[in-house]
Amino acid sequence: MPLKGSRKQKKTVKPPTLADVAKFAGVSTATVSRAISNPEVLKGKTKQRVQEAIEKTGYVVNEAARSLRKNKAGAILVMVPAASSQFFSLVLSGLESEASKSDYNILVANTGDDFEKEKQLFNYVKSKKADGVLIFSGRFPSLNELVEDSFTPPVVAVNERIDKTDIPTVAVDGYQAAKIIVKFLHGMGHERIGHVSGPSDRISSALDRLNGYRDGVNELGIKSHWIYKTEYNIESGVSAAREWISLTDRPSAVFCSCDEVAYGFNSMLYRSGFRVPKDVSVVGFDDIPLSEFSIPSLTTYHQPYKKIGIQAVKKLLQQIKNPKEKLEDEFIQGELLIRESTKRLEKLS
Amino acid sequence: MPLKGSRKQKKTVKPPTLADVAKFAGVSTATVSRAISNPEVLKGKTKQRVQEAIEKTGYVVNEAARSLRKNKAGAILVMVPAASSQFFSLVLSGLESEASKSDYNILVANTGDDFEKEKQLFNYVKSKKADGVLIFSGRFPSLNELVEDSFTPPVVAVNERIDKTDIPTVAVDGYQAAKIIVKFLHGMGHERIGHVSGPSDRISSALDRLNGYRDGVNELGIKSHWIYKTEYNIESGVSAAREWISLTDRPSAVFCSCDEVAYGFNSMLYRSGFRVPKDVSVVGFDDIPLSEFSIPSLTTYHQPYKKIGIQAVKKLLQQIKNPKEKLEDEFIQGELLIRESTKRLEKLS
DNA sequence: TGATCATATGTAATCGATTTCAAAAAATCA
DNA sequence: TGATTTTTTGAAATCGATTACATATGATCA
Repeated sequence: MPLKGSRKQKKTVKPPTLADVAKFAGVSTATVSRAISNPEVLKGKTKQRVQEAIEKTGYVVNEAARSLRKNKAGAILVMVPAASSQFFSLVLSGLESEASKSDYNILVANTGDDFEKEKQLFNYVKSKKADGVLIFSGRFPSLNELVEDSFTPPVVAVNERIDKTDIPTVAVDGYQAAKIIVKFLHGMGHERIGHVSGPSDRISSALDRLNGYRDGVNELGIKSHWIYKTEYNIESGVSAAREWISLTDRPSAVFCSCDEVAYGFNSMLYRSGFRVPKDVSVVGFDDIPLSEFSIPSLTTYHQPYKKIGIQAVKKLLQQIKNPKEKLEDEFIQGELLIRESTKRLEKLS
Repeated sequence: MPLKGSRKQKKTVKPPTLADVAKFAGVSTATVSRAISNPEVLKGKTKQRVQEAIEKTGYVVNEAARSLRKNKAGAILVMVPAASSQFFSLVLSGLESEASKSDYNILVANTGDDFEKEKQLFNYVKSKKADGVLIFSGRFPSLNELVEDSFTPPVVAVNERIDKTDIPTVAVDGYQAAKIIVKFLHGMGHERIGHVSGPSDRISSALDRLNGYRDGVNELGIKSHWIYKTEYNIESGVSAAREWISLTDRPSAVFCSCDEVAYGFNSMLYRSGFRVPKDVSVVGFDDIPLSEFSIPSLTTYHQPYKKIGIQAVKKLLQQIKNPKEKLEDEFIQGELLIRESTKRLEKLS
């Protein structure tokens, strides 16, 4: 690393260009360009000179120019819906680390759950701001419509399926997970199992978990006891708890569609004098970091968020590299983590 | 909006360029360019024709070309440290909404708390990937060094101060907030007040809160009782609790440097048989959404994260527009929210 | 050593939008 | 109406890196 003082600063205000470096080194711009993108092709002498010139001039490539010439943005657009639970930011760190390995940047844009905005964001690829898109929202049917349009950029859906399209998904299998949860609760002696569902009419993950719950209880020969359909957020858990309290025949166990909902649920119950898991067992979904430490700690289905992020980026980059290839969905293995918010139901209590 | 079927799709695979639109409309590229950036200057007839040509061809501007020509990236880089607490993602949504109003994108990059990486990320501005940088890490002294370098892009620090530089900060005043917290606890009858501090040797916000705590207790004439220095995360709260438990002369109130720490602290205490606030009052900092709903709900100092994000972007855009201007720090008003995790200390219990 | 081939380097076109400058058209005024 | 000013429009240069193609240099072999 050169000493700062020794750096010969150009007098011009404008930063040095390839041409400046070339002149400095006494070579052509082509040579400098090659020196940067293919350092190994250069012979000792020239390589040395160019390397030195780059350092002396403090040259940094102009990505706009490169992007224009190579017809490649070097960025991935991440479309985030309005209701960004903590889960998104957890996946994000996986995304970023994986993308940066391949010199891709992460561009974040809120869709605000607005279809027009989503559509508009697809233009980011057309306009060369991004080479591909990661969608965190499984909203349907609107997204299907989107794909009917003539132009379809490389897209991977994260956590959500987008049916009737070729868009591959990277996600935990929520259907199977829900079944596992139901079976676990049943195994703990619970016969009356309720479900606080997400917006299953719009979001695929919510629908999957709901279906898994339904089929799960059916397979066990017990019937679906209580279903409360709502959103993926804390307040929804609170209102679910209000309804639970008002029931005459309350379920002894409740599967909440995400951890946030479970926290709202537990909170309202607690403040109304009920105790988890004494009065009701509660299961969440996601395993946000706090869930291990909450009071009571939350039994929940762990989604390996980092891994989801990594695999999503890998798949997207693969699709960017080879747009023709049809990629398969990828299910990431999750895990039910049993903690304090669930307990065995004593018979004849 | 034109019907999809009616859209005359070019046979060429390549997307239409300005020149294509110009040819289609029978005008020059200059006219089309103006039609896009300055729609009002066009006369009725021409405007109509160009507008139509744009729609018919499905033209979308190539941002790489525009960026190159205008010497402007249209993006803001957000540098996030490794330990990304939930607080970051909360601020992010404010950032994004404000930036998109001015047609700026948000580029997210993890620094991994690595100084070399941070330095390298400054090159994003040199390389025209971004027009300015938001720093979420107040690490010092390394960042001071950074600025000594010849090239300093527009930068705004969020939540943190970067001393001895001209980098303006947008943050809640942690020093005053800590004092307010200490005074509140004292007003509740607590004389033995402890503090679980963040990494005050590296992070300015942690140092501010620590200093506020120290000065706060001094001004009240009680002495600093217990200081446990650690990181901004849940695990740190857990280990702080272990130490608290081991103390012979335990503080009756503890001010934790962030909500996550408070949760780790409360969790470990709970699992060791202690009860909050019966055995100890706990205060957090940040007010993440869960804090209102946790058990017990957390008394904490609310940081208006959305507003912080908005103001940070405003300030950065101002600096991008006018790099010479020296901007002042901006303190955002926070608020102590009193909830269940604190209680009045009964005298002579 | 000279012929042949491989490698290194240079020249110049190219990516697509913006913008300066000049020319043409329209509007204004005497 | 003709002269002058104002507004529209177009031609062409420009931003900076990459790369196809051409040329120069060096290596290899008979």
